[in-house]
Amino acid sequence: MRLSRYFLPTLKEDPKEAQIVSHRLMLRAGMIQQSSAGIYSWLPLGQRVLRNIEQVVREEQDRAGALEILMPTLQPADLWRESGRYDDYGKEMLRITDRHDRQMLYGPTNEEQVTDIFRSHVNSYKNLPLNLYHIQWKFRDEVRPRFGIMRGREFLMKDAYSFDLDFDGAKIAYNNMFVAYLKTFARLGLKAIPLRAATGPIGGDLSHEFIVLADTGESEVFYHKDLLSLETPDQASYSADELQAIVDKWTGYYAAADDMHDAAACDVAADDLVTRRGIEVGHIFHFGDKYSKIMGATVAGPDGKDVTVSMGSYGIGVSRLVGGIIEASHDYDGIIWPESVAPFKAGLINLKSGDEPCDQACDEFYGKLQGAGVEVLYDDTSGRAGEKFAKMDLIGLPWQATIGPRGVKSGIVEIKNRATGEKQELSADDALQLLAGRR
RNA sequence: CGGGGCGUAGCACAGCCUGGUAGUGCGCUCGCUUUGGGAGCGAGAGGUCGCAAGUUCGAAUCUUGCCGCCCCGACCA
Repeated sequence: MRLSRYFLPTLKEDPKEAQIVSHRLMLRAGMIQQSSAGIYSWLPLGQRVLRNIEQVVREEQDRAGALEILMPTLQPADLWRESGRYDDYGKEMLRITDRHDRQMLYGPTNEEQVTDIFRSHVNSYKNLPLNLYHIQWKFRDEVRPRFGIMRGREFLMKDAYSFDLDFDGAKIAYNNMFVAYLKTFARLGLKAIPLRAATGPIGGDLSHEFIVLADTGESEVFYHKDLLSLETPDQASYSADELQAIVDKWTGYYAAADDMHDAAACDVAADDLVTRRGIEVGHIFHFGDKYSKIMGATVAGPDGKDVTVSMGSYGIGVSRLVGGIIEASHDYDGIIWPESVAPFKAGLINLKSGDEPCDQACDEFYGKLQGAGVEVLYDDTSGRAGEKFAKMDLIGLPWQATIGPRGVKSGIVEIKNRATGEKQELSADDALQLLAGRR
């Protein structure tokens, strides 16, 4: 993509409404634009990142055996009356009346909707286990939206729902998602740690939240320092016993958020206990028959009798992750994207556009990168070198390739790694190999 | 929802106290000079000063009401 043809409205100064670093950088990098409190438009650069994160989440859900569906944003109030949550949910739920005076709501979550789908079509234990997920916009009318995209009212969330015949099956489904989450966050370049969580209004017995460590996190977390050195599971699939072993290992260390932390009950030695702040990016629940019972989601068991299914739900805040990743990965100059979610893999800077040999060398290298399938943002504008570097640093592409008059003669391309700051001078061919990931 | 703050050009702000034809920097457009880490000179474009009512000969400025946004707290799958 040529920058001269792109839409990247960057800012040199910090917008005053943005107090935390991810919000500031997202606005300055031209990723989002606020529409109203807690509601944002996603501009091209932001949309690319959002899509990349969504794709990683999707791939890991698919690998875990969950099936992607897509449920609507607007739901009928009647479904929520069945579960009793239409009255319970409170003002956070945005209620809407259509032209026929039917009461609708903009979904804050989809337990009722998915349970309705399940009960309409699944009748036999032979169809279990089943895990359905979707990646869809949610709306929660927060009293106080803040921190940009991190605590918005409208947000993109992956939510999966598992259906099993009994608790043992549900436990496997739960462990399966637990492990999928470890893999997902690792692929996103994040150190995420699972915490035992309060089950809250959603009810249920088993619940963990996954938090990313960042100084600007909303909650304080306490954990055993060895948690961070655990290896992320990397096999494509695991048996039920293996899943249990992984979950046991990860939950075997002390880890709690401030609401669950009890200094008296915490037996971790002071030297081993780390206190930091964290951002919740995922939350998984086993809630058994809370919805299936009241909504009549049953299947015929092996003996022909109806069994109420055991359910769990598993959320990942996809849009929140955009902010979470920035909070966890930035420096003074701007964002530092992990390669897995970067909007482009590399930036190409023409140091002296308007200079014919330089333009030619850059255009040629750009063509080669495209030919090799490298997603590259080519700054072919007439801006000054310093501004180009600053802009590239701000938007945080993993690699920066620079070609200037000096390099044109010698055929040298300077390659900078955004994360390490390390620079190397390479021939165009070697640079191409590097950016194409072939060396 | 309690407390606090702010709405003036795309962004950051001054002007308001003490009413008199709308300013600065960055960004944007054009020209020239520049170009290896946020350039220089010159010329431009761009604002019903959040909205409404009131006071006044005259309101960005004073008064009242409303709307919007931000921050702290409470809240939070």
